[in-house]
Amino acid sequence: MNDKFLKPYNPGTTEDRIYETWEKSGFFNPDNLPRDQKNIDGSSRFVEPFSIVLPPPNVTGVLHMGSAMMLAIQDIMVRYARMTGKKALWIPGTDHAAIATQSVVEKQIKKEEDKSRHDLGREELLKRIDIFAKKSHDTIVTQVRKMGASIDWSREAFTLDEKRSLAVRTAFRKMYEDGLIYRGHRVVNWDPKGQTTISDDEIVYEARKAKLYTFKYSKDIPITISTTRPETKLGDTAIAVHPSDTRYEKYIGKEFSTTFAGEQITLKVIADEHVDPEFGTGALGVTPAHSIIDWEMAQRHELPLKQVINEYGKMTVGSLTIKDKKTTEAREAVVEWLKVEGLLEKEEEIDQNVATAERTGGIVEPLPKLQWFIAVNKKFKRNGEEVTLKNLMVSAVKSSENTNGEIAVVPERFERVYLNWIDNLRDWCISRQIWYGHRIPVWYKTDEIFVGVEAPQGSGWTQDEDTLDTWFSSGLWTFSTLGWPDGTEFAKHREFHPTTILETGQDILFFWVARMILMSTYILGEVPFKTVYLHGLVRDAKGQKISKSLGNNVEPLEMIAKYGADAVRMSLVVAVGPGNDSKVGDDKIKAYKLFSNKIWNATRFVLSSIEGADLSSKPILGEVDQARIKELDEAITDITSDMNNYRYYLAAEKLYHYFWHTFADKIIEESKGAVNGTDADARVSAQWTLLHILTTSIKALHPFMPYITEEIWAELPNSENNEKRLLMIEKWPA
RNA sequence: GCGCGAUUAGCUCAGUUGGUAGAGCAACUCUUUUACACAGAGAAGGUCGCAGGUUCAAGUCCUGCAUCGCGCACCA
Repeated sequence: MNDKFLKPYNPGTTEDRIYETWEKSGFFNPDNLPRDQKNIDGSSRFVEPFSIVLPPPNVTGVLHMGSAMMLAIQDIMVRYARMTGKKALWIPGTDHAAIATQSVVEKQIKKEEDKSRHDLGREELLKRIDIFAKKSHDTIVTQVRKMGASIDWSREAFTLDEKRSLAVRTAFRKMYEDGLIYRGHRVVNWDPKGQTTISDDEIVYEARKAKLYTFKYSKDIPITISTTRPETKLGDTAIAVHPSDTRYEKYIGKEFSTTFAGEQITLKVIADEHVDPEFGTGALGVTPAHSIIDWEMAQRHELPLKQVINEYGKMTVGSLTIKDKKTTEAREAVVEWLKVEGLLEKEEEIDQNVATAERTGGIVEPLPKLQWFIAVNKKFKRNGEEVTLKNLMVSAVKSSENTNGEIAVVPERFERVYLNWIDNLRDWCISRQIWYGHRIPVWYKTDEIFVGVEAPQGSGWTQDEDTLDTWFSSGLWTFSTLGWPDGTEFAKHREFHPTTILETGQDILFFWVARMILMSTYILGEVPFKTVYLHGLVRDAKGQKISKSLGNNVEPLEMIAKYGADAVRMSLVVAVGPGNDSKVGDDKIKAYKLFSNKIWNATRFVLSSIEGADLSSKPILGEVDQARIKELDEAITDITSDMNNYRYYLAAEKLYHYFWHTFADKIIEESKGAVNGTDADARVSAQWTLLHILTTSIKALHPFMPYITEEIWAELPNSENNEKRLLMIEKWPA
């Protein structure tokens, strides 16, 4: 027995060494997996492809426990696939995360140097962000390694590198040529704090109390309306009522003009189905420039659009107390004016959802702007048939209504969430007024426009100033990481797409999963992955959401240093079903450190019990040992079935339970007599059984606890294979 | 308004296809020349949110309700 078993297991000194051994073996890269072995069914090992992409972490900082869980689950998937003989590929990468990263760096510069992005200029800011992103990247990569991820570093990608940039420009041009990308003047979500547009999905609604004001525009206008934003009423161009509302029937089609808070306004009374006669007075002031809903109504009724708020959230019109004031101040001023004029009829408090920008927290101001969009409802030809992007996104996913869908969602309940989201999907605004990201591949010259993969020839062309929504590049991830659009490169990797599985957080189902389905089905005509496995949120020990403001971050590296990566992995996996939130704290991680210790000591006992024994061939087993082997086989069959059905949380728990409470507590204890006894047959039977159960358990535990199992594997007398192979490519016990 | 999830031992949670409840932590008793005290043995602790229903049998399936949480829509 190796002396190292005389000391307690020390993950700190073992894990880095083992990781290095794995990396040197080259087996993280599927091209290097040995082909000389056969699977149990006789087929060649490492032929059938298995592929998965790492959801690229944002280069905004460091990994948190959520990322640690993601790495643990994915590494379990990959290691299991490899052990069951799959040609397993796991592609790493990072995400430039456009707005998120730029705002982090901008804040930092503001704090340290009191400078804005405009003080620095585009080029200098980008240089600073690159330095920051590089540093974050290096930290993240170290963390991914520490977790034991068996990932192919030779294929690492970045959403903003040269290859991915080519993919983005190629995809953009294709969509533009198909008429699916267009530039349009529409009311969009404007974030005054970040000074950029954002998509509908980047809005976070916050429940707040708001005042609902009920008033008349003037004494001469007979219709009373209600609003929480009186200051926007300076931009009203219509009053809308429900077509069947008899109270207002007589006014429909009429026009009223008045001076409202210093601004001349003209209001046409229109009838629109969208108006809820039950709300307020049943009449609605239509502000086409400052409400997406109103803008849509204005389109239907050909109403003029009048902007009264600018990009900085300040009023552009109105009397002296209103013009150039922030909307909140202007609101008070307008209310004051209404009171003075005797027009205010009612003031009441109501619950309201305020739209805020996900990244900056700024209150979203709908503004009319010229932006780039992806048309999700526009028909285009696909294999002779007319389809829309929405159609493609719906038909890709398996559901009760669409059993032909190729993508299975785990857990199933998210199928409906996904379909519900698509139902409500509007055209996707993809242009951003920030500097960090893929510059929109469009060039302008007087009246000409050029959309291309490379800049146009000739002088006088100016490229669009805007960048693309970060999710545009992430949407291409499953195939941009496999070489697309380089034909030769992509052909080499063709077997890996569609990828086998996508494992990611349920919170980015819309942001990312949906966009990947859109891009892959549109560009390649195939799904990006066959299965989506969604995990939930990792919360702190008290169940609170982990956030910077609460300061309750559980640092993965700290936990790894304290208890070992294997223990951290187990604590994040056991009893955490797909899609469910989980809690993490010291206690749970510590429990699996104790488990590591148990495995280590049981190994020590087995190795010392078999010293000197010849176990090269299977002896005749006693009845009790036969029963033990049968029990082991049943446990493995059960666990294998859990593995095949994505029930890692159960498989891990069962392995833990079997090893500790069946193998260690019962089998080892009960075998002590036979091992130390005088009956040679009984002794060798017990010895062989102990070693067999230990060996099998170590294999089955490997995907979950790769470090300690690999370390022990090297010391096991292995009759199956005399050349010492790494456990990571051993056969899964079946 | 539409939808989803949760409700099981003091705490945190498992319980895959229905067969009279399990784990970790905490607390209790005993055990230290024992592979492991980072341990073992044992005992204790639950009318599985409430009310109905289906069934020989329900934590598990169905209906309704309650509380908490979440998503989407609305948000004049």
